[in-house]
Amino acid sequence: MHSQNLINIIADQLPELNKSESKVARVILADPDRATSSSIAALAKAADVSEPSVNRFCKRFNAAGFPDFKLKLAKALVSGVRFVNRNVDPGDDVTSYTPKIFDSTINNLAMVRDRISHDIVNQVVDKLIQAKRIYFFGLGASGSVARDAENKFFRFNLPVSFHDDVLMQRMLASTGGTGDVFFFISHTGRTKEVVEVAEIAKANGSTVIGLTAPDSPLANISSVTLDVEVPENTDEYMPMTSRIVHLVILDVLATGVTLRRGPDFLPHLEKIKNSLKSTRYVKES
Amino acid sequence: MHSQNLINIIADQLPELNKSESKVARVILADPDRATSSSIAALAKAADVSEPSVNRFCKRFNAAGFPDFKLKLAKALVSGVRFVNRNVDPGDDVTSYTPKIFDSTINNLAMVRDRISHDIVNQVVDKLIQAKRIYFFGLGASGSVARDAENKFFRFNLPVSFHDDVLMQRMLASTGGTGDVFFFISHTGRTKEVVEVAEIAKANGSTVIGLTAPDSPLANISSVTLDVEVPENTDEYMPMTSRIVHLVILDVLATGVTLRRGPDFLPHLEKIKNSLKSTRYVKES
DNA sequence: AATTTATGTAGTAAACTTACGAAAATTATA
DNA sequence: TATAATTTTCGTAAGTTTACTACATAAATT
Repeated sequence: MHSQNLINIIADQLPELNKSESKVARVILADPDRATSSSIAALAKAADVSEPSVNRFCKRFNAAGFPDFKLKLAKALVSGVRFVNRNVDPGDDVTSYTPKIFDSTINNLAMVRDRISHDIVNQVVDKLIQAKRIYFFGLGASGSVARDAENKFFRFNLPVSFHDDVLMQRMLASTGGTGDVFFFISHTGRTKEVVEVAEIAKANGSTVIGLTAPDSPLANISSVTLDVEVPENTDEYMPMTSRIVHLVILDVLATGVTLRRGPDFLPHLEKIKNSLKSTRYVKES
Repeated sequence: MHSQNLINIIADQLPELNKSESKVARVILADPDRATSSSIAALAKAADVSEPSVNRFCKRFNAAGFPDFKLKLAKALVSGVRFVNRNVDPGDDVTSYTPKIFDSTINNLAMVRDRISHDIVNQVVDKLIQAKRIYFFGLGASGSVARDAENKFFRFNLPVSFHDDVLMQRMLASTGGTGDVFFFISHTGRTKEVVEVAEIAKANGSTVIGLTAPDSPLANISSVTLDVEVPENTDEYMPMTSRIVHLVILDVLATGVTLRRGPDFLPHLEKIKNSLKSTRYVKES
């Protein structure tokens, strides 16, 4: 609920609008891009309401008038959110499916950016800072996310590992205890194996962090849950974007840890970075 | 190759404008934000020119008229402002570093979305469709990307694998040949090991695809290169976003392959999806 | 001096807003 | 429950601003 995008605000308010205002809202949401370039008359006609109704609609959303509203809408669109019917169709060619996939990813990121709880991010950073050991667990696509997390967090001089093997996960979970952090990454939060392992970890007194869907079994048993609400992937052609959101959240967490460590820690990071220099061909120019 | 920022365009054109047009330009550049919310009359007065001069100015910059110009200007401002100084500062707290990291990721995605060559995407999809075998290779953070790619592409009923082990990569590259596709993922495109392996693959007649920085050694020896220009990661606090861009590009490629396969292929994907159902706790409600 | 280019004036069309009143919905009252 | 009173919602019509076009004049160039 932070710096909300105008489009989201309209979508949220939709049920509280009266008849003609909601007509206007639906027309705008159906094709916001078009709305920015149409006249008040055209929009009124499309929504089957009078021009003043459109004007009142604009003022309701804190715009000076219709032109001001269009301006704000245009700005909102730039920041990435292009909601409408951006699903890939069977007939699409490169020029259409490529931006659609980028846009849908961007949308989801923008949505999570505006909804993520800063308080919980802080809590998780706390836990990670205090951890004696950190395990990142994930299966399937989330396995790659866990692997990436390991690659980020080993820089903090902590014993970190990732595992995408259920048996390994199970064994490690049962050997863990106080001070250990088990970080579970799961799109659905309903994979039985994952939930079972999390239960084992919790039963042994470890801290369980879930990066997963809200209200899922995994979320419910986690000590702290980073909720990620990404629309279900019903369309066959659309790729799963939750992985990407997960990665960015892990970036946020890593940044949080770095900042907590303070500037004294920077030389260490620098050292790791420089260690790779000799493996690379130097860049001319 | 895509549209540069409108403000920059105006600034560039400034010397080539005639007297009144340049007056208009200067007023706009002096306070573009104000320009977006003023009428043509106000702007004309501020620039000490006639209204039609302002109108002509707008048309010169490929706008339909003054309102359209204001819209474009407003958009340019948004995307511009977001780019500036969104780096994480040592003093930042959660509420500031979290959106910054999301924004920087979103910006990079938007940039690549607008610049990626659809032609090359198509070429790569061609190669992948025709491949007898596909290998995704990456090291470090790119290893996770390669792993994710495997997880996506195995669905196409092709022999796919990923490797993050240099020796395995080297051996596989030397055993490959015509019909095999070696897909290299690398942020810098300058890691010696990676380039060497790519050279081996190429020498054996395999197709080499590079998802990497333009003009890098890897890009230069690849049969086809998907250029990804993501600003160098100079800031210690900022995470590397190229991974994410790479992942999304792989999503695009996977979608391209799916679409080429045609609707007959959908049941196969559906089957894979359903195969996981029994591993999950069912969702109530 | 002739021609081209640049700029402004004036009129017009379009777009937007406001004021007001009718209709609809809601609440109160009999 | 029906009816009246009140509030809210909405559209008509008029007024106002805004933007555009056609034309004319001025400036610059040839």
